Amino acid sequence: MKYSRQREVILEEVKFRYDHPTADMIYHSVLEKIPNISLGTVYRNLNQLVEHGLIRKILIPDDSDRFDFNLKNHQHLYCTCCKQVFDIESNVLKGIDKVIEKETNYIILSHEIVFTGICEACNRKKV
Amino acid sequence: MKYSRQREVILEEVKFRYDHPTADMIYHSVLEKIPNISLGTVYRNLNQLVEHGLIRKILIPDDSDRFDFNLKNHQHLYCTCCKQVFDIESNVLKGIDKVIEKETNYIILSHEIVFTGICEACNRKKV
DNA sequence: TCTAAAGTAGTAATTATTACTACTTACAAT
DNA sequence: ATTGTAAGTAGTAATAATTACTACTTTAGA
Repeated sequence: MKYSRQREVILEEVKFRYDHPTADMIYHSVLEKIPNISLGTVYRNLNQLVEHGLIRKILIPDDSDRFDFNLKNHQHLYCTCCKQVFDIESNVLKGIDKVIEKETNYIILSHEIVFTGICEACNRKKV
Repeated sequence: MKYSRQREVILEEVKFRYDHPTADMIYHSVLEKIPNISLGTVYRNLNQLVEHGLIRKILIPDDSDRFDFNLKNHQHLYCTCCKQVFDIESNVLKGIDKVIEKETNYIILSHEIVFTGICEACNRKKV
């Protein structure tokens, strides 16, 4: 990848956010630093960064994709109440790709897991 | 849910297919039985069937959603080569929602997991 | 410097999905 | 059986998310 300021700013933006932003959220943040950046540029670079393994894409049921800089083994919870994505720290799924590979005849490259439920804050509010 | 022939045919279609079809694939199949069915009707009914727990929706990275009649505990593999979705029979993830619930402060309602990799057939072809 | 490939802004197009509207059907109570 | 009404439908329009296109610009190596 050749250097570009746009990509650098996009990566920094994903890096310093912990709210698992959507492409559009990143676009609006980056607009403050590069006022004429194009939405297409944001999408292209986010996908490029995912392809190069610098960030992760998270699929959300019935909602747009999110991006995450944290590459460490962890999972996500999508709260159906506040629509936020939270990190889940668990070792339960460690090495699951290898396990599945041994159990099946498929080559496993990666996996995507998203739990759907209610976060702590929303849970307290409702009670 | 009130009876409708459209919904019945849509459900039957998902039931007797094992290829995890997209909404559009179901639409085209159902068109043969109900030539004037509307794509919107297919989408509405598929989502309704998901909400009522009669079928499952599967999220695929960078591809459209699929539908599955098999409600039994199983996972999916998305082959990046032939773009097909395969079933994975494994007990590794059995009861994972409860485990995560105990480890965190979240209420887990469900989870979505899709493995990405190469299926048996594609793997053999490439070698 | 010069050059070629990679990258960009701006816009148009595409894809998947949902919303809207007037008409139709299912079904429960008369 | 008839009827009221809520749910469902076709057809169309609209929306949202994402990708493609084009002419211009930047990066980085020769």
